[in-house]
Amino acid sequence: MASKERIQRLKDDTRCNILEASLSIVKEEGWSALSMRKIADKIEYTAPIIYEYFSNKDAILQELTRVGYVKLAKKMQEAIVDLTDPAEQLEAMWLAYWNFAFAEKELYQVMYGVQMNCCAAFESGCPDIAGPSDMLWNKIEELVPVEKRTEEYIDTKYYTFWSVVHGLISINMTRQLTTDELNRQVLKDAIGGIITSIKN
Amino acid sequence: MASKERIQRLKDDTRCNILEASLSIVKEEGWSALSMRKIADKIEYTAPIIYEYFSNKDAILQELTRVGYVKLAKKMQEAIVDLTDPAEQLEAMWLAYWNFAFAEKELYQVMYGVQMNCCAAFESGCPDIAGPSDMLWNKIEELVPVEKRTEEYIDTKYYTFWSVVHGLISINMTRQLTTDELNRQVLKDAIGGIITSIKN
DNA sequence: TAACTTTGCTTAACGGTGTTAGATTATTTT
DNA sequence: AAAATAATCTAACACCGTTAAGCAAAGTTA
Repeated sequence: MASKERIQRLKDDTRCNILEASLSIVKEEGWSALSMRKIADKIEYTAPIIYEYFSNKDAILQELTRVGYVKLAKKMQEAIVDLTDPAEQLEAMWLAYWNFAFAEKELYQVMYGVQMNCCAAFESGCPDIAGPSDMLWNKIEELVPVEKRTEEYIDTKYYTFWSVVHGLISINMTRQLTTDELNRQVLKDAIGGIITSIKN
Repeated sequence: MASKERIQRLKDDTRCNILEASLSIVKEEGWSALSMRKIADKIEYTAPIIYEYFSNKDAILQELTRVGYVKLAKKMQEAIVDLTDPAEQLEAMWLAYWNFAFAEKELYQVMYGVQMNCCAAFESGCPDIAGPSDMLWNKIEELVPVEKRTEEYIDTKYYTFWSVVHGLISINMTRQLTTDELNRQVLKDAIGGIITSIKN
């Protein structure tokens, strides 16, 4: 009777091993290197075994995203346990979110679809790539009052802009649960806010 | 003599065809469906021919990235041509950036590494995934004055937060050209700004 | 015009991928 | 010990990116 449970526990174990092996491969060699055969190697089985625990490779990724969200929620809960002021709590939660993204970089990547496909394009120093960012940077510079016009200050504003816009775009691309009006509202609000903060 | 040029023009033509075929495949079936053989099929050649125009598959992606940046720069320039106020120009540029991202969704994806790997995870309705966002949403609700506490308003603030933080994270993950201090600065600035904007 | 060289393109192959079916081995049950 | 079940592996399929070898048409030279 109890042997059934032992066997079930063993099965759960290898299921867990598959996930751990996957994550360790990704941490060592990146998402593109993750293959069923490599996972099998790491858990000392052959590839078809994995299909008794996950219906396909995508199911492994899905489970890793789920695990990621559970971990993130835990981190956020821990972050606010010693705080009472809601404003402080909210800031602490976002900071926990931020820290999680870099502490569990690989999980964040699969959770939110952030990957660096061809970063070679940036290392190659192609001038066209700098075009748009230069345009924006220069226009921000123009707006900043002369007495504040340091490179560091403009950088900060530039990245704040970019973060808001790119963040909103990528959120819209990976999920599609927001309405167009809401997007316009957020975009207009955020951009307007930053612009007025620049001018004063 | 002139035939040399005609032949060169033909070569340039198929190079262009390769890029167009690639983009059309991606638009029809997504980035994961893009293969050398499929490109070859579309331009009515066999796969090895492509290697006479691009050293490998990655080089095609790189070139598409470059083309994307050129198109984006053009759109941004067009957007400001009728405006004189720098603040209006800056807003128009970001709006052009925003519009480009959705008009040329596939280009934006390869330019900035935004992909939806396993959006199936969200369709599956797994409750764990809603955890962190619920926590944040509720905390924001708590902060919003009672008279403003509508679902729409909280949504807007929630997405504004998320955009800033996620945007900054993904920018940091795909490139690594910002310093830690700058990041902290932008993050603190942005979050602090939104929080104060909520409380009043 | 005949032989040689270059060009354009294809076929075939290598090692890799996710995935499935069938055979084989080990374990449990009768 | 024999039969049934479970666990695991081998082999294969169809695809992937990429490269080498070969063929056939075109251009060049003698």
